[in-house]
Amino acid sequence: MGTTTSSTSAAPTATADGTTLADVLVPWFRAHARDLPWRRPETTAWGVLVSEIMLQQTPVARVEEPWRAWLERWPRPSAMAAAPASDVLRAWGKLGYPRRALRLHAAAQAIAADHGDVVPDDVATLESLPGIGTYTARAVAAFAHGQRVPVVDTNVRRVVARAVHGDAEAGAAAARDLADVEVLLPGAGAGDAAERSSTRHDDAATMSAALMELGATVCVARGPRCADCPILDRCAWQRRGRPAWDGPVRKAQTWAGTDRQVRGRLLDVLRGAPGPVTAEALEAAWLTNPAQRAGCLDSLLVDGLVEQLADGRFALPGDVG
DNA sequence: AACGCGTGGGC
DNA sequence: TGCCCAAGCGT
Repeated sequence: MGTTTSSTSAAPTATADGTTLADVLVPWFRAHARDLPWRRPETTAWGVLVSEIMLQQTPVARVEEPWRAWLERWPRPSAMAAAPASDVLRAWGKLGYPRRALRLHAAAQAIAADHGDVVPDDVATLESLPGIGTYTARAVAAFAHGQRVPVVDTNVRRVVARAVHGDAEAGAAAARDLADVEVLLPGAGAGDAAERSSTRHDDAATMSAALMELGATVCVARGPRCADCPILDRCAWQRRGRPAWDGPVRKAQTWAGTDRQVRGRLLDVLRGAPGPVTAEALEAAWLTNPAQRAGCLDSLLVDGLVEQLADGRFALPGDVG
């Protein structure tokens, strides 16, 4: 990250006194971390996985309640695997990006069928499951299984861009990001800094959680609260006088009138109905542009989010009404 | 590698 | 208000 504008300084894994970033952030996390339900010790690996999927592009505040209901209803992968997709999509509700729910359903079926109903603990196997990519695989490996793997999300990339590279923003994700974070994890190996460090291999997952927490609550995208930052005195961005971002500007998300909005409307009708609905009911959901509505309905069919019955009506997949 | 994919809250 | 953003993934 920060390949075009970053300073040349090496990652400040240790300062002159031998303390590492982890030595500061791990205790900070233990004192300041939000009490999120999926972080409680009794949470299963399945619970962690469900939380990570729900949290993809969806704020914490909107995930808490659906997550509780989900785990109560489907406490194990096999329980969810046995449910029809229509139930899964209704339980997903308005979390957004409902393809995530479908992929989680498929992942649960694979875990139940091929992995003894046990959430895998190695990154490669996790990444082979639907909807689990670079970030989620490592988050589950670290947070559910305690593995020492770098967990890099948008928060971590921003924290590293600022504290390590001295840039205001992270820029586009890059393969390099994982290595950038790996060197920050405690338990790397022998050496003076490692010898003197108070954190160890077992703290690696906590360090990843701490980097994420710092990015989510202090080192936020807009209006970072630097006065509350535990690593302010080690922050390269601060040291450089907090220069403005001079990299490429991210394109704004469009929304009004997009296919995304139309698909959302159509799905909302299906979710709200007890069973299959007529074509007319779906037409009423988007009168502005019939051709667009038809195209979106078709794309929902292709995605497997909707199916058409023999009588011509439409339904959530597996929904018998 | 850039793009499309839902939804709603904060400023 | 309108715009920006939110624990990404698959193509």
